[in-house]
Amino acid sequence: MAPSFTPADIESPLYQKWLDAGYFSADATSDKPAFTIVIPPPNVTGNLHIGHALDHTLQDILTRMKRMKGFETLWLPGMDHAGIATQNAVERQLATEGLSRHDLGREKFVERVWQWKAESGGAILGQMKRLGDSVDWSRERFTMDEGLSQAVLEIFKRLYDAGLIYRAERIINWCPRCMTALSDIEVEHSDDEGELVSIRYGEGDNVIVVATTRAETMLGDAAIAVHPDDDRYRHLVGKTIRLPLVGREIPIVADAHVDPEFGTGAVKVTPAHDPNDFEIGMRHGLENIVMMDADAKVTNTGTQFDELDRFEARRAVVEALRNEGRIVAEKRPYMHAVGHCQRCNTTVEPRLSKQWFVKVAPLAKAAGDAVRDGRVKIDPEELSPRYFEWVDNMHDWCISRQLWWGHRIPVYYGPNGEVVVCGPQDTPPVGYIQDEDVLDTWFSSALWPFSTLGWPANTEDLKKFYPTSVLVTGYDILFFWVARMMLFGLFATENQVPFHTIALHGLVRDRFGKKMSKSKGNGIDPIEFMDKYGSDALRFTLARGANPGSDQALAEEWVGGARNFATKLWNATRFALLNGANVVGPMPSSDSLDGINKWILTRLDQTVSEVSSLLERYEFAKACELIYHFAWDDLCDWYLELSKSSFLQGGESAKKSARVLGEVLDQLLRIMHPIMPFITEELWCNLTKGETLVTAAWPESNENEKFEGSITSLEKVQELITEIRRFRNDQGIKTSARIGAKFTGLGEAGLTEFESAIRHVTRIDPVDGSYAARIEVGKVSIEFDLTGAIDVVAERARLTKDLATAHKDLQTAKVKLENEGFMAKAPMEVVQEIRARQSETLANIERLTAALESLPNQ
RNA sequence: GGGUGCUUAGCUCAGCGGUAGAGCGCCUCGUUUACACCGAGGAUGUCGGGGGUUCGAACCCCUCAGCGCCCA
Repeated sequence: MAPSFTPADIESPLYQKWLDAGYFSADATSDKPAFTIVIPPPNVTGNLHIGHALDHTLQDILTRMKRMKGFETLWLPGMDHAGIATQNAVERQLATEGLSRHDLGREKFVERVWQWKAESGGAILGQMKRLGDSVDWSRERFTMDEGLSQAVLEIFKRLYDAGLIYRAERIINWCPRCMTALSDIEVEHSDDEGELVSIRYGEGDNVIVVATTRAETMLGDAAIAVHPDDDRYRHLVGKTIRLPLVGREIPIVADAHVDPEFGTGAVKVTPAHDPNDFEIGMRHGLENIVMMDADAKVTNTGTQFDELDRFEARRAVVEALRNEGRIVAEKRPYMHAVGHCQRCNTTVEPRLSKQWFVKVAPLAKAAGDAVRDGRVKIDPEELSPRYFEWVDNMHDWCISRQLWWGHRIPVYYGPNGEVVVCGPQDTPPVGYIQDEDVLDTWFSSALWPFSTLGWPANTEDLKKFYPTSVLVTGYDILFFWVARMMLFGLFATENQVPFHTIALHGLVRDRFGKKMSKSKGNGIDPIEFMDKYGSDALRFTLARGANPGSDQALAEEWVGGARNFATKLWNATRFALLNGANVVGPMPSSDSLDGINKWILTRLDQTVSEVSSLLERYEFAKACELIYHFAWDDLCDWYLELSKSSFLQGGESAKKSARVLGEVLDQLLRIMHPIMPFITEELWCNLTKGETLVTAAWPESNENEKFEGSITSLEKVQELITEIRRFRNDQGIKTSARIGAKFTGLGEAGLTEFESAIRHVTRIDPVDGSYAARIEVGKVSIEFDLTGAIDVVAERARLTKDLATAHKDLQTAKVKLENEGFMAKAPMEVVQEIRARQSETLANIERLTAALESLPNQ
């Protein structure tokens, strides 16, 4: 083995080895119980970002563990077609050639997108391999694939036939740059600077003042609305008022949805350009006056503002109103929420438009109930309210997009306005024309858990691997994607849930817990960290930070620290092999083992069973913590150090230790493998000469609390050693210097067998003779032969400090024991514990006092 | 405005009713059969403020203050 660990040397050959051996391929005909995860499909346009790295690491941990536990494991990879993003990317590419998609035409453009995908799409797939994802590549899926597209047609038809898909003219979110409708969740709101202008409508006594942040929309006003109980305006209701600049007479209507407290209590109503106004318009039979086209240019108003862009028009309209003396007040800047297109950040325009919608109420009810009745578990449970809040208040979902890249809506229109919806087997009647729009990408991602397994066909895969076991994803897409899979999954697969558990993790943030963003420049590139520290180090860092449902901070040094941990493990294994560690033959019989071996085996057993149960509960951070401490502290710092004397002596005891050490490493590497697959595979194959850890068995914990007492003994040994080291340190004795000391009381403390190990690690030789200093730990006392003076001042300081601590401890115990309430009401165990603590502390004080008194005065 | 979290060592976070923990950072010392990507030792907190419940509160309840996220 190389003296130091170089991740780059082992990672890609090992991944290739795993692929060649086909370890990741799932077998639908297997008798083993199934464990299934479908990957949250990344965008075909995307690269692996740090959030994916976290998400994939956690999924890989679960998948690899279950595989080792004997499950037929399927982790299914793939990507979605990212309608808007992909179309934008290809349009940008075309633009460099001076072309638009319209120059090519629909068919050629779509061909061009496929070409783009073949050439530059899916960069993330290679990056997943670097991370070590144990996905079944033979089942890789893409939302635009033939099979998945069939699934889209099938569900569309079923939903349509069930009356859950409809076409209607509604106010939708429109991106004037992407020139398409967006669903509610594709709009991001931010507080932006704008202006609030108050405009006086009408003349003389017939005057109403309204305030707006979108003054240009007044060109499309159809009414003024006031609250029916508002006395200020009661006399005006039913009358009309003249719309400035346009000259149209518009009615004044009473509507209970107007907030009389806000502003003047009167609002302008623009039904074709605002969702609330649209509702008011419906209730009062108002005309939908469209005054803006798809480019967000003013149109059809018959005013001088026609052809102006919406923002120019806003300024121009205000200016014109000012000239007429109609601006009553202007508030600038005025902060208010503005919606932006998620993909291009353009300000979204509410727009009256004929679109396709999913009627979500019945579907959402089922999706909520599946969680409420426990068929789907959200982990951590604290995040369920967010889920309920959303599914219980979901608006109808606008699913049509005015794009070319995506699943074209399978609706065909006849010459006389007939409408035919075609499922996968249907052929549209001759002469019918297909709807021009495509479906929202999330429409097909919502089918992912079953469309990827062959639905609607009842395939072997679907039977074996569906419903899936767990969905692992960030809480940030609980609404975007998870809830939609619930909606469609329950509808499509006879009320079966798409997954039994939703395990949510948080976001990766920068070292100060701040959100990463391009503008802050605090982004982290996982590839860069894998290059520098290895994939295992990145995985360990991310897993170690992954507390259920909560965000984690990440900094380069943390990854460096994980790399150090990997190196530590590498060196420990190297050292073990140097000393003959092996897994050959049976383990030494229990009664032939010394205390150190008994202890490490007991700790191993505890660690194995706790890590196993923590991982099953998605407690990745805690599992990593236990592994880290077992490997570094227990194994490297204590076991290996304490065993060195035995290995040096050689003979039978060294042989036994070598076998035990082999066992410990074997099992440790197994439970670490899901988290750090590369280095563990490399080390394990070296140690055991086995073929692979990927399919090796997960260690079983030995039920029996074996070696009762070994933990307590070792804790005493550790305390003793630490105290000796502290003494040496305080006395300024060099670490390498050997000194003499006599131990007494080891027998009484039951620690006789550890004497040589203790002496070895503390570099203390047995001597008889004069003793210059003594320390006592429990029942053991150690008398040092310092052949001359000790540093009395240092020693006095040390003892005084210990004594002060002891007095403080004693006081705490005393207060409790003298408290009648405590004695009467506290549980027995607690009282006894405090009593024990008190007597220990008393003995300790006695010893320390005696030691202090025995110091020569200076 | 509605919902939902968070506030514990310099930083990032565990702990969620019985003597305050980890990683990183910090200080001192250090080439001993692996490892300086290391070892040994050490320092560091009125657990956001105030009130209450309890024998006992970082932990439960109330309240105030700050920070965050989601949805309108």
